[in-house]
Amino acid sequence: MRSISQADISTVPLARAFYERDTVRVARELLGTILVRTNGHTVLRGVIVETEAYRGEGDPASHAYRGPTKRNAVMFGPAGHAYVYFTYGMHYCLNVTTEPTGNPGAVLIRAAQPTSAIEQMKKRRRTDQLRDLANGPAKLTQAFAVSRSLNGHDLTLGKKLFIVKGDSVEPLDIASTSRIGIRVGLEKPWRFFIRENPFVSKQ
DNA sequence: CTAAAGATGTCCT
DNA sequence: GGACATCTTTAGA
Repeated sequence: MRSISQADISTVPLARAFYERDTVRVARELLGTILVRTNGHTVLRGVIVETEAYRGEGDPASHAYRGPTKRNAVMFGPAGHAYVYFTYGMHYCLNVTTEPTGNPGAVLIRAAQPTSAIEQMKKRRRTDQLRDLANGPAKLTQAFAVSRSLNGHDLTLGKKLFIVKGDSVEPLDIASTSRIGIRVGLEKPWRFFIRENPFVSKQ
């Protein structure tokens, strides 16, 4: 994959209209975009290389499958917000909400290729292995300093946490498989990743 | 109220 | 390939 230079990076957050569409389509189109997290003076960045789509009705793997609850409320709200949930007693996972208000949907950000503030990410992750910084949903939130406080955060404001357009010239080689770590809904090929990219959680 | 599972990661064999 | 850490949420009694 082509490396990305500072000058190429947009600072304009993706608009609400980008998120307010079919969840599976948004999941696919988020590949190659850049996740940005401003944390004090630090700006952490990475190219999104792996995502998963979660719908509501008809998707038994989704938190929204059985209707709204306190935890999944953000999934039912407006598109373009962060849905951050805590799981396994120790991990956070980051999603972005999709679909119009009232219609649940979210895209899990599973992996990113770090491009900025790599030293800070290594510190946060307690490893020197570049590949291990964000090649999994909980590793990614640790590297990007994402936790509960960002649940419901509006990603279109360009503050704290947002996503900007990528600068890839070549078309991406996108693969899809079953989603990972679920027991139902395995028949839906809603995991998307950039083929051959070494920062994907699993090929 | 109680219990079981969970959109995971790490370390071990 | 498997155990285990660790605790919130949800479903069911």
